[in-house]
Amino acid sequence: MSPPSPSSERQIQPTAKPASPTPESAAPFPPEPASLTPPAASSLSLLASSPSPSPTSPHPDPDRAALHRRLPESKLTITVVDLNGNPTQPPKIATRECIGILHKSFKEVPDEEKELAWERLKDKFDYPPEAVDPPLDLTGKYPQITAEVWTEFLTLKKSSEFINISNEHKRLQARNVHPHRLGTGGYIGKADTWAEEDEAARRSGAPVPFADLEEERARNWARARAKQNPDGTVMFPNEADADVYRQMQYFVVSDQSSQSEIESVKREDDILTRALGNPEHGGRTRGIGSTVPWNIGMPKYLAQYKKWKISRAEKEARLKEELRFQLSQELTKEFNARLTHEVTKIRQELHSSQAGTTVVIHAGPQVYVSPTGLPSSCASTGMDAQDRVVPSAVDHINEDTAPCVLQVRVTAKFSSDADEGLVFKPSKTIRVHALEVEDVPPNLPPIKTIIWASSSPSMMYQKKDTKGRMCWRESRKKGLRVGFLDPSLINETTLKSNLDSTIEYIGMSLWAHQDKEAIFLAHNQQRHWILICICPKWNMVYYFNSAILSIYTWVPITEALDRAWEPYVTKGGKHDAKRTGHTHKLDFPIAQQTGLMCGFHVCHHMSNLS
DNA sequence: GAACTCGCCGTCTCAGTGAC
DNA sequence: GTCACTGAGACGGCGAGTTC
Repeated sequence: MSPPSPSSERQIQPTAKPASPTPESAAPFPPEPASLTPPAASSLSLLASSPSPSPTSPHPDPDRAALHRRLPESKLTITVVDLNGNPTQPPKIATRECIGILHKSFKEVPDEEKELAWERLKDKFDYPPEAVDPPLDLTGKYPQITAEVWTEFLTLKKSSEFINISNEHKRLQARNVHPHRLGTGGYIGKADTWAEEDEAARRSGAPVPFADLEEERARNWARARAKQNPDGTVMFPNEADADVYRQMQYFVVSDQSSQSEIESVKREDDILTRALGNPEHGGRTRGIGSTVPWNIGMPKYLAQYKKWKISRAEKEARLKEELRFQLSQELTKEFNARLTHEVTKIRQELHSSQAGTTVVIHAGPQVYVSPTGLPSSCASTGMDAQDRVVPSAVDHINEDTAPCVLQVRVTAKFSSDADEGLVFKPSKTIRVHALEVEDVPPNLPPIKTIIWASSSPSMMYQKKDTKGRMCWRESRKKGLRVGFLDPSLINETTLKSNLDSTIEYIGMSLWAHQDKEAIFLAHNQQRHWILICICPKWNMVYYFNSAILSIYTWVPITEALDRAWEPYVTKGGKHDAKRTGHTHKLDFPIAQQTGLMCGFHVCHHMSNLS
């Protein structure tokens, strides 16, 4: 600790000691090439003194010459320090041999390596006590501090009591894993800047940062910790902050979907509070300002400012919510019973009307799966001949086909038909191909091998499901030259556990759909859905990834497509013969996903492209 | 006396600033 | 442009003060 001094340097009484060579003098570090720029020297740990400039130094500039001096073999004594307490006599040298040469800057040097370097330097130099804690010069920047006060201050700061308190606060501070990036202005100081950025984004049509968070303080909190990329997108350098943001997105969606008519009056129900997981600090409002009390920072909960005043209102609200939940449970139970009864009745009628055909549909989880595990719904071509305006994929299938049904599990105990069609490579076993439309408990018999991500909405869920299926049917009936790959046969799981069959399936599907303008694959990896669009005649594969954050790689599916492509071309499949191989376009430039809506974006892209 | 608010403490981080 | 320094706010826990 060295207070400022107006003098440029201070003379230290020499305390000469005989040189005492140490084992470190024969340092194991290799000599550094003279042409390399040394790492930035920003502290005493890199700068030290030597008795005199080397007479053989090639540099007329003493500072530059210093950079080429080696760590002294004998112990030296500091006699003069500058106003910052750094030694100036003997002249400084750079002990680069203490730090590895591979670091681009001193900031990158690990603390352990710095500590080792400092220990080595301390063995080589003597620092008189006054150089470490020099006396205060009163005529400097802080004339109001007397020497006596300064000495007492140092004593206080070095006391065991203060050190204990300091360590305790360090421990507390370590619990804060969400450091902000606000600077000296805080949230209040950033308000105008963020408002201007929002306005500029709206004018330019660019996505407004964190527009999916309507709550001001939740949005501010996220914004204070995000970093803007050169392309205008935002990212969280701290993964813990990203987790909180995702949690808030989830709360926004779940709160909306709960369709609660009674808005909570509990301050603890705020999405930022819930996402952070720790209680609010009295007298301040996170995301608004550390000096802004709750009654101002959270006006939504103003009625709870003096909590005892609304205790009755809160009790009533809680009671209403409880009654509403119980009523909802009873209605749901009654509705499910009636629905099951009606569905069973309809299916029995359907079953009797289809008696004698080759297809038998089972209600409930009892579902047959294609025994080959190979092509399914993508190869199904059930449209009527008069509807066909372009050649169909089935034209490329020279083998026998058989009817099949694409079945979708709607709830845990109820499956429904999504579509009917034909499948090639028939067997005597009845084929029913299936998709899940919602998260499936792990103990249910699987319709197919696909496992939906728990944090990601299913690709074909409710309205999205309708859209996706309409897209599929429409493209087939109108001949929009779009083919599909079955996501239940190509996914993260099959690429790991059944790679050869998956590649074989891709190859067969490429062949079957080679006349198409595009072949769609809704692909799931790392709990995230993207649309992969294969254009055989252009040798191109486009990856429509809606995620704003670039945290995904698509190596497994990319490699599988590569392996399937070569035999497809060898076999004579349609492609651009002028180009070798095919290209993966991974840099989808219009990533606009907010929340957990990747499934929606996949369907949206399908709809637009088809 | 219980429930709650507010201010203090020290640490941490980083935007802003000025020197080079 | 880089670097070091400065200063301000955010933050967690605690305890004094306030309100009911």
